[in-house]
Amino acid sequence: MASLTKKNVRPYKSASKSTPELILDAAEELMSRRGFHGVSIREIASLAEVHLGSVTYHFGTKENLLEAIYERHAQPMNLRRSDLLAEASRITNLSERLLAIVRAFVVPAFSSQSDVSGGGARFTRVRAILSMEGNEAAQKIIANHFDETSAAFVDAVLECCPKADRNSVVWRCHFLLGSLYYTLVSGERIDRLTHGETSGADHQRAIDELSHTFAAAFSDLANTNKEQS
Amino acid sequence: MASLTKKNVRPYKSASKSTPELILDAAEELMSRRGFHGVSIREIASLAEVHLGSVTYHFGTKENLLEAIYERHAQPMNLRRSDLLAEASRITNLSERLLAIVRAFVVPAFSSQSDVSGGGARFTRVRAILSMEGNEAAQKIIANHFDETSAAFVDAVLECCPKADRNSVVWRCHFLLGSLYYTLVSGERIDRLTHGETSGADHQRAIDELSHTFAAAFSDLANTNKEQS
DNA sequence: GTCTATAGCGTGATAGAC
DNA sequence: GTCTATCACGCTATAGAC
Repeated sequence: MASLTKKNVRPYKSASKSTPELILDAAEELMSRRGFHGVSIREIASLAEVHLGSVTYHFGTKENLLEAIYERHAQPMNLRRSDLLAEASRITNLSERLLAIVRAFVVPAFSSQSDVSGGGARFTRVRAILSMEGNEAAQKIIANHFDETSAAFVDAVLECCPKADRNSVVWRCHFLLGSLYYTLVSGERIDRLTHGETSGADHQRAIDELSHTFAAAFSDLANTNKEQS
Repeated sequence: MASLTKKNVRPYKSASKSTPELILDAAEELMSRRGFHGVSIREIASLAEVHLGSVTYHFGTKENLLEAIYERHAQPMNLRRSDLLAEASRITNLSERLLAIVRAFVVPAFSSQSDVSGGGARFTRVRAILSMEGNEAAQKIIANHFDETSAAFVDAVLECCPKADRNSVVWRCHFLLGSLYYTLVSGERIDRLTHGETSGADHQRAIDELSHTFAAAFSDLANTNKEQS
């Protein structure tokens, strides 16, 4: 851990973060809550405590800003998933392995990255909203980076469920992603429906619920023949 | 020259639909694809083949338009769900009943209503996007109308799984809704991942996959003790 | 109820002094 | 790299003739 210096304790605009980083942090925070269209560059500049001109100086267009957000998170998250997936593959007990596979998919979407501020959850929220907003530019970026990772998970699940139909596994993986997104974005619904006994903001709980639910859903598939519908 | 006014004559498409209906249809279609912020009133008026002024004459603000969309769908859909849920409750075999309960939740979200154009799927897509966009006005409307229906489903599921923890049922119901939303909005991902062998636009298939997946997820809960985590 | 015109504002993006 | 000033445009909403 780096020693704290005066530079890191600056009263306002922190010197430990470059202007582009400040802008990206602000953009990520705002877009994770209101989407791409719902946020203006002016708001981003204001939250970042940076002048409007600096935003376009560093990023040019609003879409570039979005792409930059994506770029700084996609690779670390995918690496983390690959690592956890490889770890999971070494488990011999099939139902334990299945649970580990689902966790390998879910955990990196929640947990913070050491090198990137804000962590995985905020970025996942951005992706959730963008995928719903139908933003064209975003659709392409998301599709490219994500589908390949998805395919690896489908294959890993299939290895645990030799009798299962691949397409059915895809459907359930899709449901997993939808559940993940919705939980991160609309978690407060859980607070309401459980009358405050559980919170959607409790990431550890969310991870556990997601992984057990979908491990069960995949297990069910393992016991089903391809011919059945 | 005695001229009959042609102004109120609607020569083509509008013969059977009133101007407010045309506007609502257009607004629903556009917002179901790009959300609230992503669509302008001008676009809505243009698609509805109506003049800009007519939109604000009939609805006032953009938010009122959103509320009107919600109003014309919420009650029919909730009624349909109640009916199907009551039907499901009469099934004695527990695993069959569970499947029927999930279907009672899912089917009305996809199927078209006789009296409202566009059907349930488009409206569900609107709700999906709004819930993600974090639009304040929308959040309230959705929470009010939806949570009560959700609670009824949680209770119905609980009756099938006496040993299950209520909070866990809530979490899985939440996942069901997230899966439903994501499938309706990002269905084309399924086409890609199954290499065209299945389509997310195939509503019948989506209904079947959703109901079997979550019936399995709830069954799993039925076999778990409350004390287990 | 329909349609035109426009007020009033916020937006994304740029140019250029510093 | 930073900051100011501004352009050109699209937006929501309104006023008023028809």
